[in-house]
Amino acid sequence: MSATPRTRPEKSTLSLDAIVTTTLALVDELGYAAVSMRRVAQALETGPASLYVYVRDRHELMSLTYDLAIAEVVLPVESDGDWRARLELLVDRIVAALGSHDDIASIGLSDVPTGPQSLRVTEELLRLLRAGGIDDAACAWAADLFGQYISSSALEIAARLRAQRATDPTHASEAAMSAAMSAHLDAVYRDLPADAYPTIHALAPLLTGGEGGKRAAWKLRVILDGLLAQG
Amino acid sequence: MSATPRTRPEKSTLSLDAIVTTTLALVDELGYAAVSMRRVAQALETGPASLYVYVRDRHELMSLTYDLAIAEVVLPVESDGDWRARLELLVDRIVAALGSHDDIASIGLSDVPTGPQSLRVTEELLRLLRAGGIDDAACAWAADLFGQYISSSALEIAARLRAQRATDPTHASEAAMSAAMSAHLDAVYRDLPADAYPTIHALAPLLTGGEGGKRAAWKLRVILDGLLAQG
DNA sequence: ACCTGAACACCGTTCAAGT
DNA sequence: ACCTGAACACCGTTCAAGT
Repeated sequence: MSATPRTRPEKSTLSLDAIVTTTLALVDELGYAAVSMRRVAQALETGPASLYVYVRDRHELMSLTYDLAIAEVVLPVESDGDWRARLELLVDRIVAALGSHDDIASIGLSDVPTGPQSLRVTEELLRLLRAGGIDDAACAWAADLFGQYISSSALEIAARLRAQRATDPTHASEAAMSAAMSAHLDAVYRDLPADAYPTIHALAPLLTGGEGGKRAAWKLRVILDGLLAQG
Repeated sequence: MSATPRTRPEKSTLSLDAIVTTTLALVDELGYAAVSMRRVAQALETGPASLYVYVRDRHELMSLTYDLAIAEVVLPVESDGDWRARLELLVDRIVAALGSHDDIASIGLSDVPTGPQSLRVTEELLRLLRAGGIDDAACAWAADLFGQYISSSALEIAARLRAQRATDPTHASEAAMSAAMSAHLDAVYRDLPADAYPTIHALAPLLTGGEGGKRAAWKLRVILDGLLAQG
């Protein structure tokens, strides 16, 4: 009977790394909105006040967690194709990485992310645009536009995954969920008075239809084609 | 001395309209995140539980408030120009309306807005795209893309206005605030190791520069040019 | 220096009870 | 039907006090 024996891994001293890693895991498990300072502290077997030694507030913790999510993004390589193919791949990967961690992407809409991982992917994004012969001013503004596209697309994906988990926790086919989701929206559009909303009514099936991947690829093509149409 | 005299306008019976109008006013005054069910109730001189007679939860209240914000959007008329000029004007007006009510635009990123005012502007957006000869499938996907652009742009504007109010509550020039804002970001980019981030370093002044209006017009032109490049 | 118990000032939502 | 007091189960953040 020496000092109180414990089953947990020797109380693992607190660190910023441990806090941020735990936060990302909790975001995945509980969702962004449900991750409180108190829950993070609980998961680390400490009190909420202890977190404030490492982090100014919840927003700063989430900004750090955002950067950790971005760390998952593998930069495209030369064999992935020309600058444009690689740029599309890079954007898709950032969207996928953020979208898989619930609403962590919301950080990117209120902040300009400046963590090391965000800078890494931004550097590559700008490098590829420049390699494509886009002029410097356009590169800068395009990065802004891609940032908006990335954040909003990631949130869209996160919302879809959340709805999927809510209606079907056993991970059924994506088609099943897509159907449940657009069924409601389709009903809204179909029940609309056709004389007041003729265009929505006419396009109703197209508004809710379209597999996610093709839609996303189309949108990215629109932005890139538009970019090349400037200057 | 009859029944307790009151200075307030005879206790104004509760209604969904009054609740939503009050909520939008509070969003403007306190900011989206600070508007709680309790504060709305307080402003209406009732208890928070009373709100739940009219509204399922906070999210539903905010969705209704979002639609009220959209009500401010005046549709462009024939004299505003051709379909493209009118579309650009419409998008600008939606962004401006949402952006002037703090983060109410965040509703548009998690929901597909289906309130009557949202449907009104969506109908016009789709009608203009169709008038431009865009094919039906592209119209539907373009509406989605414009929706992302609108919501994220509005949040960007709201964040800028918030920062402006925080640093300068006396409504000084926009230039002053813009300087304060980009000063910090500029510093971040300039202090970056030029060998690790050569492109960011090279483009630093362009990344933070550029007046808001020109930047926004450029982004919208990119999307529209890209749209016309399809099919 | 690092950590934390306890407190402060809040939340959204529910529900039994009232009119 | 409409309203609400009171409660439940939470929040983020601070700070004096401890090691």
